[in-house]
Amino acid sequence: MCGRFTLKTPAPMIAELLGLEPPGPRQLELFAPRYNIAPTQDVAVVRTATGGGREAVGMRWGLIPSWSKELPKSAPLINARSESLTEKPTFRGPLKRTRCLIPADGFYEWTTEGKRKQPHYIRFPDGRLYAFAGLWDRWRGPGGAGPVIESCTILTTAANAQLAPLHDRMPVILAPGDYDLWLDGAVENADDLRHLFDPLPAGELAIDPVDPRVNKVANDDPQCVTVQRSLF
DNA sequence: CCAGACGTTGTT
DNA sequence: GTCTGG
DNA sequence: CCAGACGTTGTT
DNA sequence: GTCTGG
Repeated sequence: MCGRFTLKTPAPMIAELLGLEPPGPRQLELFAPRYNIAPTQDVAVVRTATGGGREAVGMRWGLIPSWSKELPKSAPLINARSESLTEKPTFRGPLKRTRCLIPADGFYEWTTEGKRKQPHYIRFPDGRLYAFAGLWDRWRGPGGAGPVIESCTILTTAANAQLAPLHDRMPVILAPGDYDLWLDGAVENADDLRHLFDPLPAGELAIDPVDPRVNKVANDDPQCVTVQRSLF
């Protein structure tokens, strides 16, 4: 669930909606329009900066636990089940200390129709920006040597009635009023955060089939989100 | 105590 | 690092 | 998440 | 079928 998403909102608007400084050159690159963000790629992440305030940084999508000896060969941890975070050694630390916002304005889900993988694009009807609840971690190369890689994961929750036909999970979409709480490093008690994981109420999102060109990661352009019109 | 795992998704 | 299994 | 590769030996 | 790359 939630294995591809978009971030095509203009950079100045992203900065404004997420409470960041007006974007400099670095942020303009980080927030360059994206129509097909895929696992293992760099994604824009908003976190609490050292010394307070919010900052946006690029991170690999697919969390690598800080204690990993090698780069994991198994499927990347692109999602984390919000219900069980406190039971998982991999996520328990990050839930306490390294939470983040992952800005997005739409995501994709697939249905399999025979051999055909049909993508569906899911967003608010007005296409507005929002933020997934995310966790991140920092990994220091093999044996603590090598390069430092910061990586992140997107939380999931039970799908609401609207998304259930597509999948049984959906990403945790935070309300803007909850951004401060989610990023507050002083909050370490999971019980104070659990209510943020409630699924978005059904009916708020729009779901439409799009061209399967999005299936291919190399295709990263506005055609990915062009709604397929019925032929009838 | 030490050793070994540590994850999600979808598919079978 | 932290949890589970033995 | 989906797409695409998946291998060795010997010879040039 | 399974793994890697994006």
